[in-house]
Amino acid sequence: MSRRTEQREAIVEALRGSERAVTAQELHGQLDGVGLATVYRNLQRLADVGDADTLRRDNGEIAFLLCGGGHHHHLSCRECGRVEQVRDCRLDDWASEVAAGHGFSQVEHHAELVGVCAKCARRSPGAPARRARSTARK
Amino acid sequence: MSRRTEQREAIVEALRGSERAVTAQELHGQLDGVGLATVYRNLQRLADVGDADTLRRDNGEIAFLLCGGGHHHHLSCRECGRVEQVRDCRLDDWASEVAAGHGFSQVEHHAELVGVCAKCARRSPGAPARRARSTARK
DNA sequence: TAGTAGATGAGATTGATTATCGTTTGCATG
DNA sequence: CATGCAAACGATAATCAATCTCATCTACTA
Repeated sequence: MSRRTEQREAIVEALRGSERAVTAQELHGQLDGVGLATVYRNLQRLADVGDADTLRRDNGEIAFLLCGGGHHHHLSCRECGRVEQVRDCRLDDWASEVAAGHGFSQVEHHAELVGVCAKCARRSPGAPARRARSTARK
Repeated sequence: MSRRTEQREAIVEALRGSERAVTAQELHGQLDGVGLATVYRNLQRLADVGDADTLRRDNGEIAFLLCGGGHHHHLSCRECGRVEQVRDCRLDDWASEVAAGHGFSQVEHHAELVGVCAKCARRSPGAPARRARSTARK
């Protein structure tokens, strides 16, 4: 139910070699000889299987990132886009309390951390924190 | 630099009367005599000014919601879509620590809580928690 | 080596969001 | 109240990521 093809391997390899989340369009652009539809299909499959996470960019594009299983969050650099997994999660109690306080049950939470990585901080010291746009714009 | 038009008021009024987040398409559908472009423009403006928050649905659509200022998160019902603001936020310490541990600075965090509201829990008791799709699909 | 279900690629299609542009209209001024 | 004009509108064309189609290819298995 799942074959080994060179296109699929090229895609996984590219993901593995990237420390940023990448979109299907980007992969299709840098890989050669792999159809766009194939890239989309495989990324979707990786996400369904749980081998990849998805991040929604401000403009709506979906970027993919290989990841291990289990509950985790992401910490990404707003300058270079590097993304790191965060396994340290202490939000359950907070989430449960808040939910209970509002009469909600079966809570689930998602969190994203955005900052500036050490490397970028070194490069542009006094960079003012960029104001996050509430909504995307092309 | 900002005029009072009946279209704009109709839009804000509709948002005010909804306890769910709504999309531009939805508003355009239920309001009558308000052009689609106008709905988009006004929602965008509300978001830019900070009077509205945006929620990205699984399929990529952007839903808007009136909201007060200040840092807050959202708790939404996965059954009916009702959204409530959550001002109780204790994630700063966690965020800072995690960031520091990864060499990041100037952290900012975003969190979303999803659960089942009291009303819906009453309506469908044993409803199994719906599996969240890792990525959207049309 | 043949058979077959899983994969792929090129191109058409969808659907939300944006941009364009000529027309309207809120509102301040004389 | 008449006039000027920039802000707003509406209809519709343009974008663009993501999907779907379907004919063709190919990794596996018997």
